[in-house]
Amino acid sequence: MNLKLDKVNRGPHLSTLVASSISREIAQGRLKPGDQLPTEQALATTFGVSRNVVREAIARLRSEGRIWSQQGRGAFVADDSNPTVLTIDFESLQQSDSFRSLFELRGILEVQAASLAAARRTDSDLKAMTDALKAMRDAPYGSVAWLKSDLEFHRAVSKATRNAYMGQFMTFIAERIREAILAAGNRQGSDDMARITIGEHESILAAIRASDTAAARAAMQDHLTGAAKRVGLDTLEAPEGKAKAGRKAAGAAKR
Amino acid sequence: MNLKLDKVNRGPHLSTLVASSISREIAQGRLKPGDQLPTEQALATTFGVSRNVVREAIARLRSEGRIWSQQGRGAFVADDSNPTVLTIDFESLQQSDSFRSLFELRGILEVQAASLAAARRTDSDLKAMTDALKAMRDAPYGSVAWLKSDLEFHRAVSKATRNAYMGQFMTFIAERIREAILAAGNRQGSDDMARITIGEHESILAAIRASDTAAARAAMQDHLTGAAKRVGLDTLEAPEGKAKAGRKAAGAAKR
DNA sequence: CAAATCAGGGTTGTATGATAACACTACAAG
DNA sequence: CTTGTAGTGTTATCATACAACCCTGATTTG
Repeated sequence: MNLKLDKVNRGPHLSTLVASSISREIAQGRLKPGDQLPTEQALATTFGVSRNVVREAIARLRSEGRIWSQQGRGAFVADDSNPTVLTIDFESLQQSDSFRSLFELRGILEVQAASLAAARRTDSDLKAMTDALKAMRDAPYGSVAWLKSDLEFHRAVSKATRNAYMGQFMTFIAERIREAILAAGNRQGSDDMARITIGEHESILAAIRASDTAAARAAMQDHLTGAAKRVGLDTLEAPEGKAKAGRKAAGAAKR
Repeated sequence: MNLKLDKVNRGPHLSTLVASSISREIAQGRLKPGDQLPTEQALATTFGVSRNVVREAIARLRSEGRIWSQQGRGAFVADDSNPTVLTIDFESLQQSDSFRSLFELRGILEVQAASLAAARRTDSDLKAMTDALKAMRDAPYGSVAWLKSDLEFHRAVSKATRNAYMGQFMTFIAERIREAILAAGNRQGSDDMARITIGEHESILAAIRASDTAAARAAMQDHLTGAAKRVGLDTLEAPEGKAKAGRKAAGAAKR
């Protein structure tokens, strides 16, 4: 039986509902930056909950930087220029423009990460990548194990950059992209695709092992271009120029 | 009992202190994924606050995806593999390693953004950059107006990339960096610095206006290298190679 | 004996009321 | 006009109580 669990588990907490309700008011412009929110008491009665619940919702919105509050004055909608957390709305990712943008951003980070990884990788980094690639070979294309190994490989690359935030950002973006792809539901694949994908990963690994930054950059660029095509983003333009120089080197490093 | 208040009183709310305290426990590994947190009552007594405050802190951490809780069972540290929001801890940014990493990440994005902006900018983008640069010239170095204009310029560049997430990520990172710099408190500057900084911005603008992607990349790289030096990060290594090729072109586009 | 049922304690979720700290306004005193 | 002060409204915090739920173990039932 095909279980279709609700993508967004509507929070069983009242505070979550209140928070997203207020959040929606802000997003849709009914509450503009600088506006004062109703008092906690008023919100409690209009939502039909206790003031305590309202406070938890407010605390959450405050931590997200959407509002700020001061004792004795009230709560106000914050300027949207300085969010303290970064979120990516799931719904807006359904639009292909947004998806393409996020994919492009991922590419920028991954390509540069590959280059840095080639320059800074240690032997244990190489081992992690090799292991992930091996696991990927043994798993059927598109399976859970396959996706896990794929993610593991890219995580190993980001780890080799010796930049903690690089990994944090890349996995965050990759996760959002993966969710969007799963939601779209085009998950059919062939053995050809598996072979090609593995080959691309091998090129990346070879370049990183050879400490060839240009080749690593090119190989990763190739991989992402291929991945974009496989996902249906055929019009994604490559960040100009860089791949050309390194393509030959990538081929050489491959074996 | 031993609630050590930090020198910078971040967030006058008790719930904020409790939240970051728990957050630190998780970050430093004393609470591992899957572990159960103490009960709300226990946390309340150990922190010396009411259970209400603890609940607001928990609500916040839950919204950040750091923990999850179930009625009747307890609260548990979440698996950090799939965060739903991206946060950057203020305290950990005080360590120079983390700061350097974040600065490097910013550089990767900004350099590529400059290149994309050069390829995709419209006339109104150029106008926005010009206006920001003009405002920067009129403001004293290091003043609030100056910082605002600086941010405005970079925001205009990111906007010219036609990639919504690019701007979102860049301003997010830039804000965190700005906060860390302000907290460090080295805010002395000379007229020389103002002149140099403005000159760097002019180079970027000229390259983008000329639609010269390589020059834009190089100019932005120069700017970031300079900014790193001004902030005390002299050992920041440039992402290899790219700046060399474009430097000449940047000089040519400058005037 | 095995399985279902039920009782009890423990934990989170929500409600309610009260008090303290703070901001703003208006008005009186000098 | 300036200053002090009382008053009102709001947020911040505390304290307590109850409801909903999970888990465990004993009890009952087949």
